[in-house]
Amino acid sequence: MSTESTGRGEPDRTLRLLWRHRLGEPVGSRGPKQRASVDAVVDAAVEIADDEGIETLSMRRIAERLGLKPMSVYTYVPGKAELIDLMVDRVAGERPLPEPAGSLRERLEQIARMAWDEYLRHPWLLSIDTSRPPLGPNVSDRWEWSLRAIEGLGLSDIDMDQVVTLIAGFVVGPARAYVDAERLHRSTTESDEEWWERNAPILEQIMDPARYPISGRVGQAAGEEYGGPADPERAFHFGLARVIDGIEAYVAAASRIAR
Amino acid sequence: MSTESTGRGEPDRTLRLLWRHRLGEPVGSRGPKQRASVDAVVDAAVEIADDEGIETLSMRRIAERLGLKPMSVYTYVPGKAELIDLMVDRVAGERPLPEPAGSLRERLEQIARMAWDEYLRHPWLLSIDTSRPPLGPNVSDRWEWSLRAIEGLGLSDIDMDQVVTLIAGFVVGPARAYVDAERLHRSTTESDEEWWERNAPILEQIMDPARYPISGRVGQAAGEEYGGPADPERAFHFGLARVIDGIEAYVAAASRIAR
DNA sequence: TCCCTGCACCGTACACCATACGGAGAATGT
DNA sequence: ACATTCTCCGTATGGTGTACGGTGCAGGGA
Repeated sequence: MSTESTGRGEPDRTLRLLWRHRLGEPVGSRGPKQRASVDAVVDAAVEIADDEGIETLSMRRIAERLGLKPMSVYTYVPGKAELIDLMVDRVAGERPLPEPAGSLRERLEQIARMAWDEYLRHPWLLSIDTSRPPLGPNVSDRWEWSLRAIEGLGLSDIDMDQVVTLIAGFVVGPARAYVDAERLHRSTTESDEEWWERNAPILEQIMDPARYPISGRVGQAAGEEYGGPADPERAFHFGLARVIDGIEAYVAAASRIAR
Repeated sequence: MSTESTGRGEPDRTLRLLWRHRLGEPVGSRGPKQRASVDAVVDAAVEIADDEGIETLSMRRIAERLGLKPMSVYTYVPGKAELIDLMVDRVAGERPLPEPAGSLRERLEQIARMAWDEYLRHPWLLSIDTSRPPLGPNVSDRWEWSLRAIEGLGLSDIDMDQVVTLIAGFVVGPARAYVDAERLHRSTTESDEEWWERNAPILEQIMDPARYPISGRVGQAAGEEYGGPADPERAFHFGLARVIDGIEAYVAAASRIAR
């Protein structure tokens, strides 16, 4: 997708687009003035994805919002995959990065919280195949900022990389659960009780307590405690606390060795 | 998507399909014999997704593989979203669940390893919006099995739920990185050096060492150590060790309180 | 001044996609 | 024998991303 091959010797067009602000806009064009801009395209795309979900985001809808015809969007952006890369980098830069401060725990919490907030603001980030994040300026700045928060602890470079990767990866799970629960809550007209009642005949056959003794008990307890099937925010805090405990222990051991 | 509303009083068709084997097939139909089966449809879909990726999976291709015309697939399955639910549950059941044994650490590693292997066998699991996993028999069995592995440690039911959720969620990050690296490695004809050389002019402007001192250093170290941009398997082991350390500490504290 | 050239915009078209609807015909129960 | 019911599928609708080629504008060079 985003790794389409470009011509021999041609530098990556996506790279150039990602860094367009720092590289300076290409100057002195010949033809008619552009009616829009790369930023306008990216902004429109982000707005659509925020408001109505990534699945309804289409080149045609972007064009419509910009007062263009569909094919004109392709004068700004090579394709949809590249556009999504640009969207990711754009939203990665919309909040300032506060100078890391406080204990290691507080610093790691800050990294996680930054990602968490971003996922809640832009739930579509969780639906895109963001495995290989585009190396845009804002994503790069964020990475540098995250590493700076754990600089000077006695960790090797490799370990620093892995710690930040661990924190960043951890957040995805609970964030997904959170936005999904919210989406379900907003979209469905049916209450939990109605669903249960409607499916009672099958569920009785299915949820055999002899086969599911533990999950039955745990599910019931969780349902009562959360007032719903899950509490992703609590899972976020619980999991983060465990992960940070593990990291702290590792840092303590590593600095003991280094000393 | 998978939460389409069914008619008043109608029990969920997806639920019935998921549990079709244990519920018993509907018996005594009137019309012509079916030429395929729900299982055949699901198997065909899984094969296509495994071989050529989830993005090329279409109802038409499934029909083709089964010797049917596209619309006939809909006599077995209500739609594509429901089919994907069935696929998820099918692959969740393709390996036996060994009886939990060994230390807590070994048990948690076993849970994580089971998920890791599954993601490597079926990378498309990482690309689907699997936030709300379908409550099919194999997914349910897996959940019960996971909980059983940490039963009797003195954790509350809520904590058990959260521990298993944490482990399951953690695996996704490194698994994604792994399959993505592999995909890239297989698809691109260009070596890392060629890419670097081709983009050197922009990269020099972009990767300002004054702006990215730490990530520059860490990236270089990681690249040399891994012989590539990342080592997801190592990240898996590193992260898992930290997460389990955190969980062990929590369990120790919880059992101290309970005592 | 005039023209050449390069570019923005876009009309059209292609190859897909999921799936709604209704009809033909097969197998069964009565 | 007939009515019923269910499978299979032909057709169609309304979407998608994007390739290709054309039109006309605007700035640079002669």
